[in-house]
Amino acid sequence: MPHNTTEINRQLRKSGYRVTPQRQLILDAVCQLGDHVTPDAVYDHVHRIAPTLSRATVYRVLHFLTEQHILAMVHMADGRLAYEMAGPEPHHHLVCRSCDSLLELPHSVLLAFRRAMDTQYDFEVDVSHVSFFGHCTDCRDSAGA
Amino acid sequence: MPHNTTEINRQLRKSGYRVTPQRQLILDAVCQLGDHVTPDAVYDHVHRIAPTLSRATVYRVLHFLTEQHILAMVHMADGRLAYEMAGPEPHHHLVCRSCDSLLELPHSVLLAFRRAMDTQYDFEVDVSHVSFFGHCTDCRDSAGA
DNA sequence: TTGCTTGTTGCGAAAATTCGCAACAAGTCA
DNA sequence: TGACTTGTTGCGAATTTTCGCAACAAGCAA
Repeated sequence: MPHNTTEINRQLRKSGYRVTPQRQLILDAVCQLGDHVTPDAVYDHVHRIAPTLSRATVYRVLHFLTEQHILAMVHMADGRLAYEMAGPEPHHHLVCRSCDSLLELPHSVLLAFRRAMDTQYDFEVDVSHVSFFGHCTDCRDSAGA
Repeated sequence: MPHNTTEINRQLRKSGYRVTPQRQLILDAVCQLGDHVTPDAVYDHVHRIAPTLSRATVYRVLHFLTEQHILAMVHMADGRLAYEMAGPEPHHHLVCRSCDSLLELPHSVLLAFRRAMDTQYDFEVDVSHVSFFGHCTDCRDSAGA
């Protein structure tokens, strides 16, 4: 899933932010490392390439890229945070509390919900990424919840 | 919102867990401190009463009571965790990313969603507590999302 | 290309959270 | 009531995440 670097860079600069090698490295790392990447994994990866890149920068850049909707934050079952590329079409996760598996949920299923919140509560739900927790097919029988 | 101590204690013992003064103190603290209590606030509160009670215990007990469905975990807008009493009738939150306000959402609105996930994906969504992020009435105009 | 402005980074320290293990004590059973 | 079992706690250290600030460098303009 290669990201369109020049497009992203243009977008950042247009908003008055800077494109730094650190940001590019971290973005590449998330892109390569896959679907739900922890800050620590990102640090390991980029630190090998740029040993002076600090942990603080990793956290800051992950937050920053999430605010810019370039990355999306994923809540894992254990409560920790991970990140992944935020595609143009958002998708969502069903996270199994037993086996930690991730099921992807198409965006469409949330749109009705979003509309309902809008009309009933005048609240604009940000559905760029949502995680639901529970038990998947394989685990729902064994787990006595 | 006073909790039924004896009922909770009975429930814990029945499951083979112990009722310790630490656990009772921490539960009381969450109960008194209100709707979305941070671990730090709990620590401050109980530490005044029981100075030897450690931070580690606060975190452990909060996790534990959440697993027992006595407390509920709340995701705040900044990504941090807070806790609150888990009532028999679950409720949910619309969290405003701009002003941090919490809107309560009745349980009923999520039941249809839960049923849909069940039939379509054979996934049993745990709807004991769900938070949605976005922008509330007051902030949705000013925030240029 | 050169210099300025100011957004970013690196570093070290602080704060938040988790872990391991020995000491402790809640609940049980005689 | 008095021991025993084993779930819990406290402590200190490790890990994770955040913070403050001075040095740095990306992007802009001349």
